[in-house]
Amino acid sequence: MSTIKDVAKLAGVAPSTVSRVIADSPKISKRTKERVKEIMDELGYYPNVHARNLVNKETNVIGVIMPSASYAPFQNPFFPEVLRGITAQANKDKYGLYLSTGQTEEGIMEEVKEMVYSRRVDGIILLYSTTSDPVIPFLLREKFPFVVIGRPPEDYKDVVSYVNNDNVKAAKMLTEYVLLLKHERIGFIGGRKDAYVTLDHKHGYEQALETAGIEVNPMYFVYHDEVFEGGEQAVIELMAQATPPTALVVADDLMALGVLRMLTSMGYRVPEDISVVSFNNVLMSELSAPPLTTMDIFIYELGFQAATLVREQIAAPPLAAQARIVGHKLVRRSSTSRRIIKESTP
Amino acid sequence: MSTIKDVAKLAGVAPSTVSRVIADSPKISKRTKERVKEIMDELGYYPNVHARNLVNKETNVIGVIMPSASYAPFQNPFFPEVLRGITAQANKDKYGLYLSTGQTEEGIMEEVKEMVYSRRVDGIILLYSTTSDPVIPFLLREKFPFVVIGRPPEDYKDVVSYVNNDNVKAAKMLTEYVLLLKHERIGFIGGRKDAYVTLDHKHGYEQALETAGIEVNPMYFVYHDEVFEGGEQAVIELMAQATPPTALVVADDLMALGVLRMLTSMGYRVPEDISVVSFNNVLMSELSAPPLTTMDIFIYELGFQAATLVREQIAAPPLAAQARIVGHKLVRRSSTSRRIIKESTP
DNA sequence: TTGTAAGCGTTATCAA
DNA sequence: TTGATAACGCTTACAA
Repeated sequence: MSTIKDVAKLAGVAPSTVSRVIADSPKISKRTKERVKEIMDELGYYPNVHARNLVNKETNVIGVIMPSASYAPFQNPFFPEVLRGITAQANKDKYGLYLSTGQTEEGIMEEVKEMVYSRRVDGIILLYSTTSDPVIPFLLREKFPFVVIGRPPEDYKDVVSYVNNDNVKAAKMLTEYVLLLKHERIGFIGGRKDAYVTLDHKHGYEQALETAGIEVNPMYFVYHDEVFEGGEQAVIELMAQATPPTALVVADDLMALGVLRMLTSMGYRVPEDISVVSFNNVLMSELSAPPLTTMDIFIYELGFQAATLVREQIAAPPLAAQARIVGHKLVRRSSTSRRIIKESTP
Repeated sequence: MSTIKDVAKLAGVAPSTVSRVIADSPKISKRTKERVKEIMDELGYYPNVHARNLVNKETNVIGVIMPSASYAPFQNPFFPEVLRGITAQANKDKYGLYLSTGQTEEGIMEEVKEMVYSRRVDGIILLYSTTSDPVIPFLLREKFPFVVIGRPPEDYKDVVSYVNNDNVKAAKMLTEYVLLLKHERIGFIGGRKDAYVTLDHKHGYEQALETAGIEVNPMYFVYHDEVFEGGEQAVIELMAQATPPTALVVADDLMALGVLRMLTSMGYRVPEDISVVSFNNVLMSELSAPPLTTMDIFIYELGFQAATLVREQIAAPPLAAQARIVGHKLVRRSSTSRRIIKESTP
């Protein structure tokens, strides 16, 4: 493994000159540049990143923090898809990606600390946002560049950069669509109760109902983790009631598949007996039976924008918090239909 | 940000002493250890990784190389699942994960070189294995610790460490299962033609047929990328024949969903008219209609073992190549049934 | 335009 | 048991 000194010696110049050639400094003559470069690939020289990072105090690496494996698990296609977006942008800018491996909330906090204090990364992308998470306050206190995907806690709204959808609006629209199909008893199956996205969904759902002049019925809310089983559970709880909903707004496609499955096993037909809508528009939502009507939230774009934003955070003088709102789009498929209003027996 | 010198000064000792405390050297008295440790967390001291990596010549980071985004895309739940396995093991050992972001084959090769030459990582896990890929020969030439998930090229079989399933056996078993259901015209839908796993599947399929005394019909092979659309395409090609297959062995669950979808749209019923089996047993295979009979290959375990192996490769004196074969298990669901033999009209 | 030398924050060797 | 000091490989004033 050759060092900058080897190159210098062979090229008959000083190490600093080689360094300047690497940096493509304009102060170096064309001739020497060429000679040095020749030697460099003759030797297959690559700069040692650690030496470099040590003096530069920057790493060109972005830390990506996954939610703890306990909730919102890797199963959910949401994560590969954001990662794909992040990756694409990072690659363009020659940034590397350092992935968190923590399995618990404490484990993750430790990792974040390590990333920050030991200067492992230049900036961080948080792939989740929950109400009580200690990571955001920490990063803020340290004035460390970071971006969260999702909505940050209200208190921090103006000081943290984030990329999000307008989940209130999206949920409102989704609910309104169901209302337009003449449904009135609409169940709401939320995700983790401490995730902001869940609060926002709920909010939008309520707004739509209120606007339509329909009373919000607390018996129609239920919260579960964003996994298949969560959907199954939710259905049991909601449909066991005396007057069960005729339509279901579900926080996540994966959950919705659970919902579908459970409904089917109970003998309900979708969409004839009951309509189902959900969020995310991941690949699977197209493949289910029936294909899901779902709200596309452009997950790839969320990742891509997040990566763009950290880069800006890293470059900029600190504290210029920015927000980016990614759009949403209703994808109509076959899990919804107009409510059949039964003739009242004469 | 405090350094080892700050700690030393405040504790009234030399930097080297602090360093020894960090390393928990037995030569340091209990008293000083305690005092130094106190100062350390008073200052919130964390060692600078780059300084450390620079002198230690090791990073405690594992590089993870994804296949180029062009084929075998992130869509496929295979990747999150291996990653989950890798993550779990890496986390236990306090190893970090550095993710490749390359989108093209050349881009990836560049990244690998950079990881190796600039000493960014201690070892590498390759998440794919194709016939002509330049990465494996490169890593071998550099004597760099690495593990491939999948089967390495024949020539390197004894010199590279890998984790794999016995895909020949698995494919044979899967085909035999279909044969036992009395099918005789069995189509084979392979993945990328230059992936070893595809060759192995094909091989196992042929073995099963030969053993059963059934002629291998080249009209019944078809290869496509492991994506939904690949499955759809394949069905068109296979079913357009004069005597189409009555059962299909499909390389991947995701593809199989495409197969299912296309068959359904053509008016075939699965499994009544045609049986479908596939590989991987990813979550979706359980959720499809009908749920897929598929070969579980324990993807999480593949990742976990790969991480274990790189660690050993890193620790060991070079060149002690090891192989680890992970099991497989047939998961019977509802996409298969006994062939209905039509009475010949008298 | 180039070279010299100091410094980045650690660890390891050698003395004390 | 501890302290000085030289290295690790690079960048960047400052000099030439």
